[in-house]
Amino acid sequence: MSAMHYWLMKSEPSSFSIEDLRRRKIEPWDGVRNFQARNMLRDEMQKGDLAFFYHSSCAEPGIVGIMEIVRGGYPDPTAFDPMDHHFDPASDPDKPRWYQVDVRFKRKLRRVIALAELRVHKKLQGMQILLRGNRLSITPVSKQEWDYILKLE
DNA sequence: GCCAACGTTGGC
DNA sequence: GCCAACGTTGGC
Repeated sequence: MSAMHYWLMKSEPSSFSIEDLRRRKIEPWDGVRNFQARNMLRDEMQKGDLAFFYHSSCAEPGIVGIMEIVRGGYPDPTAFDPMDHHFDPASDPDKPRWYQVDVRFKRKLRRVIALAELRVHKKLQGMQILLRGNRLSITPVSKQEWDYILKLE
C-alpha cells in the first residue's frame, strides 16, 4: 500500500483526444518512446492514480480532463508489431523496452485550462510541464498542484 | 512553418 | 566516453 500519485499526460487531440477516451472508456496509453516517461509508466504509475489529460500541439494546448490509472505498467505490445507505427525492433518481448498503463475516462473539465493560463499562476511555477524546455509526455503533478488546478476550473 | 530544446545515435 | 549530427516535440 503506497500513496496515490497524480500525473499529467499529453496527447495530440488529432491522434487521440479526450473525446476519444470518453467514447472508449478504457484505453492503453501506448506508444511512449522516451526512457524517462517509460520509467514512470513502468515503475511509478499505479492503479488508482489520477491523471490530467492534456491536449498538445493544437489550437489551445491545455488540460481538458481527468482520467484514472486502472492498470499499472506492463509491456507495450505495439513495440513488437512490425506493422505498428510505434514498432521498435530493439524491444525484445523477453526483455521489453517500452511500457504502457491502462487509463479510464473520469470526466472532462468544464472548460479547458490552457497552458497560457497555467503559466500565470505563481503557485504552479514549479510544475514540470511549465519548466523551460520540458517535452516529457508524462510528468508527475503534486497534490498541491492538482488541487490548485481543480479550483481554477 | 519556424525554431528552441532536448533525446538518441553512431563515428571515432 | 565524447560529441556532432540528426530526429522529435510542441509552443507560437
